[in-house]
Amino acid sequence: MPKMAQTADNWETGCVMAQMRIKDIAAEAGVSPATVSRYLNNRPGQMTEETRARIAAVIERTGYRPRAAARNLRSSRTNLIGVILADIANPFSSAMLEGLSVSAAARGCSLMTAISGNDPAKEAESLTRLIDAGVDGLVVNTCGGNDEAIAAAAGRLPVVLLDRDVADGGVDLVTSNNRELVAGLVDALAAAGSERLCLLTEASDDSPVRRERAEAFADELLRRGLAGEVVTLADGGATGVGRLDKTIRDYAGKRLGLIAVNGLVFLRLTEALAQLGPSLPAGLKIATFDDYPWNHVLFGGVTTAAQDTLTIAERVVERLSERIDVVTTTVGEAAKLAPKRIEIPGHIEHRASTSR
Amino acid sequence: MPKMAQTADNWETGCVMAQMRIKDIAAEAGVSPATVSRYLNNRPGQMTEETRARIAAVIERTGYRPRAAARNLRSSRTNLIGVILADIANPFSSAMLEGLSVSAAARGCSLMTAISGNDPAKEAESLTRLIDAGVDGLVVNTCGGNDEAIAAAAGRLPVVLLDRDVADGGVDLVTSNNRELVAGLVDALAAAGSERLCLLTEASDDSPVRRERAEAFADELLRRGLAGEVVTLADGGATGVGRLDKTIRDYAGKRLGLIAVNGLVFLRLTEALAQLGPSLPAGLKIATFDDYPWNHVLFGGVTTAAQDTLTIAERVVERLSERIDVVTTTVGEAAKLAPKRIEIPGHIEHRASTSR
DNA sequence: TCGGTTTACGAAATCGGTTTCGTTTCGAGT
DNA sequence: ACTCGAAACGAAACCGATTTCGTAAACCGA
Repeated sequence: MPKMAQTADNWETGCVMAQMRIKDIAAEAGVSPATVSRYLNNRPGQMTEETRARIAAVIERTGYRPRAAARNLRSSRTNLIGVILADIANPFSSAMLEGLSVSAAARGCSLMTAISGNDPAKEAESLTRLIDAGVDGLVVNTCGGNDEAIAAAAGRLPVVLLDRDVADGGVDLVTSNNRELVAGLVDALAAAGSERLCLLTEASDDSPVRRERAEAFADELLRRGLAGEVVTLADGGATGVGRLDKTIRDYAGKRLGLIAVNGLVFLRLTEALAQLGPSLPAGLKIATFDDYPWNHVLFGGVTTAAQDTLTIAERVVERLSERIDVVTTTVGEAAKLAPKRIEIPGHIEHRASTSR
Repeated sequence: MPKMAQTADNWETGCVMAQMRIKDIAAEAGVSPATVSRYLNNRPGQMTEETRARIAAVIERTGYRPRAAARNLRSSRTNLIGVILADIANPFSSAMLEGLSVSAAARGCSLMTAISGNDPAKEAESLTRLIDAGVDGLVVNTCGGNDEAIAAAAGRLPVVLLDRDVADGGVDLVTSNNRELVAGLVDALAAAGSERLCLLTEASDDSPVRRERAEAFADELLRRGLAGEVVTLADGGATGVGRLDKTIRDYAGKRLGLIAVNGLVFLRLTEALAQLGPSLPAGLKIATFDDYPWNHVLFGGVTTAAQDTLTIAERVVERLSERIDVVTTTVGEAAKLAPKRIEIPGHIEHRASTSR
């Protein structure tokens, strides 16, 4: 005989069905709450197939859902992954968010997101906010300036860095193989006949990623004996564009190849070039990082170093899960995982902008 | 004299400082846990300025942070807002996420995000996942196909729809003033001399937003006595583009004006036009919805109906907070808020593509 | 058939806050 | 001085699950 839940509002009129508690389910199934809990978490201590079926039936019929807060309190696990993104306007970030969302869901976790907007203060605030909320682990795409705080956080709970490293390196990092991607773009430009290469960067962007790409670019030029330089655009439209015009004019006559260090720089480059004419100046070849939708369209297609965002996301979540499992399994003294740097190979999309 | 927390690991060697509990703080401050709790939530039942200071000092010194799970369990509030986005690749969504993040943070809430990727099944799954996680309220940018489930959810907890409505309308909605934006774009094209207007849509997109814009477009043509039609592109590149070419050829000689119903359609339009030549066919004018970064660049700037994403986000969170407050304050029987439809005015960015 | 080991399950403690309710203290009014 | 109401605070119940520990039943080989 079905027993009413203690909290059921069952006046004859108000048929607001009860929020069931685990003990209500247990009572209806004729077992103890402990057994229902075991069922819910399908624990090693098995139960009779018959008991299992009876519990399943009751849960099915009542539509019972365990309250997460109670579960979290006792088990001190939330199945929540905190994500801090520096700049969600960047399509890399949105792609990453989608990837993380999928990978996390596959492991039964949800995402708590915070967006720093490239503001270190907000990033720091997000850090404590998410930790206070009790996330099991943290994915951080840092904007810089919080290296100590992040390292400290990594000491208290699992943290995996996304794309951007922190100074002292004691934290897991998943990133693209930037050096090889740079080489790939240089390849493409060289093959298209460029004699002189420029890597376009932005003054405001001092991220480790930019630095890594710039270094790789310089190394690559050296290795091949090519001429070229890193051109840093000033911030905010006009000045920067002026600087770019000058660069292009300086090299007029030479076969120039340009690499935009990221998608935003590429847009500014496009703007600048638009002032020179609707199509590319003769002999000018272009390539860029970050595979944005407009890359297919501008200049009839821009050769692009595309990052494998889905795989990056998957590996981030995988690594984070490893750490979370370790934390919840071991006593936490000896079993520290050594920090790990994971590089996910991207690939070059060859398009019209580097055809001969 | 400071008293050790019960859970402190204080062997002489392992100086892992304790996770403090509220009772530890209470003990150190010489008050009861209840008082500390009152302090933490600055409750109406005031306390002596002196007590307050003593508690504050202890908390400050120990760096105590209350465990969210425990708080959630007892108070059955989580300060979490669930967000379901249909398509994060859409810059409208990312802008919205940032706005929501800011507005929520201003109210002390964090965001739990789920991404449906325009898949109704995943949307439904996200719905239950977020509700099970105990969010206080839900922001849904639905991809359609779950109208009943969403309405049901809205019956159980506060829900505000973002940009896209559900069928039976009993749920709060915040959206842009699409009709006026359509009128604005038609204005711009007409002023640029277009005699014949097309609204370009996609077959796969059957969202209420598309329908609203299409209806407004038809109405607007009627009202002004302009000729034109809604052109639905087939899905997947080639066919759709062919259809578009045909449209353009059909109208050759007439002064044609095109409106892309959203940013993705605009990109496909751009692709198609690129096959015709690097610059716009003579007399062809273009306008689009959604203010994406590339809009500044393509065709030297495309006239755009820009939505006020920040305000939309702010109003969504505001409305959701109202509902959450009502739920937690009242007994929940009589005090139902009537569903509300909130329109946030966007504006038209006039750019080169509709100059004469 | 009998000791010994699993296996299935229940009773009760527990997680760490919040909330209710009651008691004491304090100050104002007469 | 005495009463009364409000303010300040403490004791203990409580939120709803998980987890530990203990026990009875089932199984099993000798």
